[in-house]
Amino acid sequence: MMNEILALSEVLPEAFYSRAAIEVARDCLGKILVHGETAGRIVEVEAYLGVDDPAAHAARGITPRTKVLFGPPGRAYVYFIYGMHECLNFVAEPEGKAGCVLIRALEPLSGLATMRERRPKAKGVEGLAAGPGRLTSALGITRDLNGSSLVDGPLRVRRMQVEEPFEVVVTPRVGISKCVDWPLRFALADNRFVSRVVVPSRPCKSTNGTKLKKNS
DNA sequence: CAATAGATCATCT
DNA sequence: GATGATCTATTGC
Repeated sequence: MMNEILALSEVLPEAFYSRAAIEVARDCLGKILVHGETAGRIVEVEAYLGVDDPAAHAARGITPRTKVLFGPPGRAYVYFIYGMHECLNFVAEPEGKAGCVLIRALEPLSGLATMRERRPKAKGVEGLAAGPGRLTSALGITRDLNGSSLVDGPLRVRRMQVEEPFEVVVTPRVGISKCVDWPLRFALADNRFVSRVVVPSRPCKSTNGTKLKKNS
């Protein structure tokens, strides 16, 4: 499986990442993330826009943690959260300007047995990498990779020569407390590997008084 | 099903 | 000292 992926794809160049974060985010869908023997297709992402995005880590300026975000594009930004999980981002925008793409879910393609060993409690193939903390665990991605190159390094992103067509849905981002309405989350429509958290119910109620239905 | 609690620590105030 | 780009198990209806 992995051999076929490598043979029928190419590594994305740094120029791919040196664009507006929102463009990079959208274009990351359908690409292949490879780490060691494990690989998955990116099916859900979020854009974080930099200093003008209060929900982004970069909004607080350059700190020891966020300096990677202000560096050259095409690097991994991996941070530790909730005392338990690591989250993977791709650094976007030209050097000097912050912006990144949070990878939220993968469709497992290769190294499924290894992913299962790392996440023995996951339900089905769907549960292996659907969620930002889950996919880093499944692929063995840790803070060691923070700042590493996605072009040269151990973690790489590839583009299949022939890509399956798909439709994209746009929603607000998940798990944040600021800018909760900004439509910066992108996912493949009707994809079973997308993390289940979807459109939050609106603060308003429908006319019959019932809550708006959340997506399945 | 939905809602809640607990885990657990790096980061910034 | 509080918060957080989360996940899982448990409780409740």
